[in-house]
Amino acid sequence: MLDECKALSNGTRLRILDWLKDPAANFPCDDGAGPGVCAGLIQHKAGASASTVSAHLAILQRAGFLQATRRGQWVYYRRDEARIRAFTEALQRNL
Amino acid sequence: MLDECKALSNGTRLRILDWLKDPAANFPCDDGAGPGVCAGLIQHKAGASASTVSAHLAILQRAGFLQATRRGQWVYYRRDEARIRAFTEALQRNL
DNA sequence: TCGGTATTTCGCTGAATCCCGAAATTACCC
DNA sequence: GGGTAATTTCGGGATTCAGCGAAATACCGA
Repeated sequence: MLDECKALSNGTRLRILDWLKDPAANFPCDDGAGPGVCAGLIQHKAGASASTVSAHLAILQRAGFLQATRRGQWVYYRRDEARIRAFTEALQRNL
Repeated sequence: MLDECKALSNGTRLRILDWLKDPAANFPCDDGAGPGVCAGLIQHKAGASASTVSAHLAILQRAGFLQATRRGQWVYYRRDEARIRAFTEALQRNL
């Protein structure tokens, strides 16, 4: 609960989660059918350095909100909808 | 959204919100019928200094999770259930 | 008005977080 | 193997957060 809330207490991370709700709309190079959006596209859209965005993605992944898939040199990120829903429902029950 | 998540990203603050769900059980001196739990009881239970807990309570209040009522020298805090529910529902829709 | 209690504000220190560039890692291609 | 691209890890400096004690504020009762 605490780690999840910490992961959400940053504007850039909230924005990343929002963008990934609709990859095709937010990342024109992505057709939405693949295993997610590659880190470079997210980094570019966030307008921060690669290392900074990589850290944000790692925090979101550790919190369970994102899943990562390595495919060749690229790492694709996508939302873990099941765990996101599980979190919001737990919050509704326990908060 | 961001401010609310920041308010929840601290263990002491989460604990305070939880205690206030059942004042009679967590604060024996409180009969649960009054306008909330006075700051001193929360401070004692949290085991931190008065100034620290006062800051936590202010953050929770600014985020909309708590309401405060001054009665004489005491300030009573209670959960704002409507706004807490509004937040969890917004999170479920938008996260 | 004075003294006492409850709470908040102020000033400060140490810890955590954020952000960056450089270096390391991983994987592709020739 | 050497060169290149994508990503992560490392080491740092800046900002924010958490905590405290002391001082200030608010209120009551004698």
